[in-house]
Amino acid sequence: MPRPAGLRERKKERTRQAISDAAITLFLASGFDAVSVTDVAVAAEVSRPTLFKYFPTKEDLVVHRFADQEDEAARIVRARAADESPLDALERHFVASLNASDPVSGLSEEPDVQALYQMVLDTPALAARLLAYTFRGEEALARALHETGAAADELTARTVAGQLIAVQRVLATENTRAIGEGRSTADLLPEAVAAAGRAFGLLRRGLG
Amino acid sequence: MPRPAGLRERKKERTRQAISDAAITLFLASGFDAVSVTDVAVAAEVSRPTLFKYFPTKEDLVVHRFADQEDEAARIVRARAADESPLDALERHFVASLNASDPVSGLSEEPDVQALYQMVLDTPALAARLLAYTFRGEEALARALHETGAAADELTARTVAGQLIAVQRVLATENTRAIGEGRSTADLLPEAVAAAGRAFGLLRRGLG
DNA sequence: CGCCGTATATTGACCAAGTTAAGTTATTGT
DNA sequence: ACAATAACTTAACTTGGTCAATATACGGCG
Repeated sequence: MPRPAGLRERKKERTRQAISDAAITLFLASGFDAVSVTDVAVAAEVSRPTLFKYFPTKEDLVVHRFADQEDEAARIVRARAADESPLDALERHFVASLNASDPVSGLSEEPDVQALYQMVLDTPALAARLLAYTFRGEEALARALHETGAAADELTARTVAGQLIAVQRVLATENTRAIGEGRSTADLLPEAVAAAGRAFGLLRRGLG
Repeated sequence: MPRPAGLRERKKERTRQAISDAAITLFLASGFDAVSVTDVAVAAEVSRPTLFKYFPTKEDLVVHRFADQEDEAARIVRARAADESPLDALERHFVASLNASDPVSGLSEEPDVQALYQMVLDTPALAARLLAYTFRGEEALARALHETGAAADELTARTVAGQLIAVQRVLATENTRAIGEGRSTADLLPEAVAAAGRAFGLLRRGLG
């Protein structure tokens, strides 16, 4: 992509950032439900309709930060080496993001990120949106499994995708929960890695 | 529970039913988004606040019909014979509901039920609510697995529950999709049963 | 440089989902 | 029969989200 930049583009980007920042700040300070989008618009020095042009719903003010996580699993599977199974690739990647304290893994250093995740989990509307995101991620993974020939038919692809995403979601949620109880990431890391090993092992060997 | 019935209780039940019926009828006729709750209240001959006392959100007017599905998996696991694994119990129950054309399985005879499911799947707000329901069902199943001693620790319980619910959800969704394409239940039953066998087999033997 | 077409922002009005308060009617238990 | 209580209605309010009309500022071009 070339970047002639363009003043207009830069302004749009700055406006978008200003809205997002104002929103996150206010939400973290007072809670998602206690802040109206009008409050956010005022704080960002933008009119309400403009705000809604950048973020179609109030929830998007928060969850747009998770947008790239949506097709992460699908990308990993498509980018894997020819001799690696999807399960192995996803496990490797999950453990790697654990070690890197990537927010997706539920572990994260920055307190703001932790607080944000915490808020998402305690706010039903946000949790629902996140769930919808993971669901779309599941569909993307199913397509990736099918198109890379890792799953014979579509139904198998969807089944496997459902299981893989479920396991990752459970692991990440568990980590976020533990962080929310005050555990430090350094403290948590070893057992999180062990838990991931057990969970992926279960997936590999089956429940029988 | 004794039931002296009570006129008040009966009236409440009738009112609730009237609201629900009016809602479903209008929604099926014109679509969920095209009908306002005011329309529903008028049709049910009830005031708006009363309607909201019975059904806290517009979506509940539809999804309350799926309320009992929420803890179905957990109930099956708790009620299973001592020598039966949760996986076996759930597979048996799923195949049974397939044969019975139970709506939960995605197969269903009555065109109204089919149309309702179809509407839920095509309406984002409703699909999101249904997803939230299945998620709560997953948590209930995790508790059941843990409390009946079928899973060593909580994390394993959650992981297994996630996989089990994911598979059932994929199978049911697939059936609903096929029904939506005009297939008859009788026509679909054999392959639905076969698909369930494959999916549960995958769960049993693992992805490795 | 100055002008014009076009993005983008603003204002103000509007609709629909929920909520709340105050007052009314109907059921229940005594 | 009567008081306590549960449910219903009316009317007004808040908030999320949309729309149409108008204003402003960027970008290309002569």
